[in-house]
Amino acid sequence: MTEPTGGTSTPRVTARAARRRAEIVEAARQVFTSRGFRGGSLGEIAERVGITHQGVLHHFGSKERLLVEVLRDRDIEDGPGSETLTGAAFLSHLIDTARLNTTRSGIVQAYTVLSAESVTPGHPAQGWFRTRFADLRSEVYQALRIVGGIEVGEAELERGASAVIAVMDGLQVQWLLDPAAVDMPATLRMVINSLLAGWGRPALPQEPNITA
Amino acid sequence: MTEPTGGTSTPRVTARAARRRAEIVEAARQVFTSRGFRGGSLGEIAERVGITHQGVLHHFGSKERLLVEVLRDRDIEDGPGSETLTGAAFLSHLIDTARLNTTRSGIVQAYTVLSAESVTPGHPAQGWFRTRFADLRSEVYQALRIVGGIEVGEAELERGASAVIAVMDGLQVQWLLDPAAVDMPATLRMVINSLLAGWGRPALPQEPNITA
DNA sequence: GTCTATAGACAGATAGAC
DNA sequence: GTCTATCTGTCTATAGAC
Repeated sequence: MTEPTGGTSTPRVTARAARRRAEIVEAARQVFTSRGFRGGSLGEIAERVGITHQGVLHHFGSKERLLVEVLRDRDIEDGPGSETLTGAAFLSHLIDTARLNTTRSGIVQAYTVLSAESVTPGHPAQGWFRTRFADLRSEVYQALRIVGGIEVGEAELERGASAVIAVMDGLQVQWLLDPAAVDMPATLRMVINSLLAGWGRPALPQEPNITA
Repeated sequence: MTEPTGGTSTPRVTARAARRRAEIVEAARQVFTSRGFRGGSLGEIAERVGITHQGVLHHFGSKERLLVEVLRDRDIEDGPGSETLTGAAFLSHLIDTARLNTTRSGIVQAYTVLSAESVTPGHPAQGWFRTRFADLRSEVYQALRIVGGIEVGEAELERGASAVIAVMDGLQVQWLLDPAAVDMPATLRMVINSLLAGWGRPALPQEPNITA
């Protein structure tokens, strides 16, 4: 861990910088969540960390590059656990995620605001979301194919994948505006089960992973 | 039509003003579509109409009030025809709307960006979208109740209403980012039919109103 | 009804001191 | 690594001439 090179130890300051960067990314996530990317300011982000906006730019170079870090950060946060799941387990994991999301409106709001904002011309996160949706559709497609069986048509599976993701995203907007009016996990489960039932397949169990 | 009062005729200038206002609202819709409400500027709106941003403020007083007019305008545009439809006809109308939407990405983008932006704290369109979603859920609920029959539980109908609207909105985001990857009307129809089938009800006809 | 002029605030980004 | 200072641009809004 110690550095052979003299002077101020490079690894220590690098570690400090990494911590600072993490602080800034977290603050940026909060600000972009509340105000969107275009509406949020570096000044507000810097204020939460306790530095000036020039300090933020020192670490990330531009507001746009900071957004990319925020999105990458979310990927890492959500990643572990879902990659190895397949078939019904993966679909159940989606419902679990919908349930978990009811306890973290901040993340839901960030995702909702940024994904919608990304459809506008020239938005820096456009490619990121396009890729993310394509990957998601592919994952859900595979899960539906495994559960639905090989005799289910390719078109139905593709539409089913789009629909499952669309329900999750669309419910989030309604839920953020009126939490009492929408039951995200129950509604998602009903849609998935209806799709499977329409294909002549058994539905997911009522409560796959938890008891409540 | 002629005015008994002397001087410059009040109705003529009012008619001119109304036309100007309509021009401004249309320009505002385009700008808010591309940049969102917070990202769009009065200057860009004014430029499209060929006046200065102060001229815009003369007609509407503030940027916020202009947004309200844009939203009201969209309501009128979409309104005619759908209010009188019930049951299966209403559900078919939703699918027709999804098909129509593939030919007007501008309106779809405006709705997508503004509805998502509205979930952020203090957004001026928040109440408008909350009411709109509540009304929509109620309409879809009634249609599902009629088609599904009285023996379908209230909770299922409520979740079904949320799900149908969520699919429409969620598909729009995916479609705007990657039009070739999503078939909005076909996917919506599949979801509605799956829900009805899950409740033991006959599905909607394959092509309710058009032949292609 | 639209303009010019101007206010007053805030944006992102750069340069250079320490 | 963070600061001060500054640049350059943009924003909403008001006041008042025409």
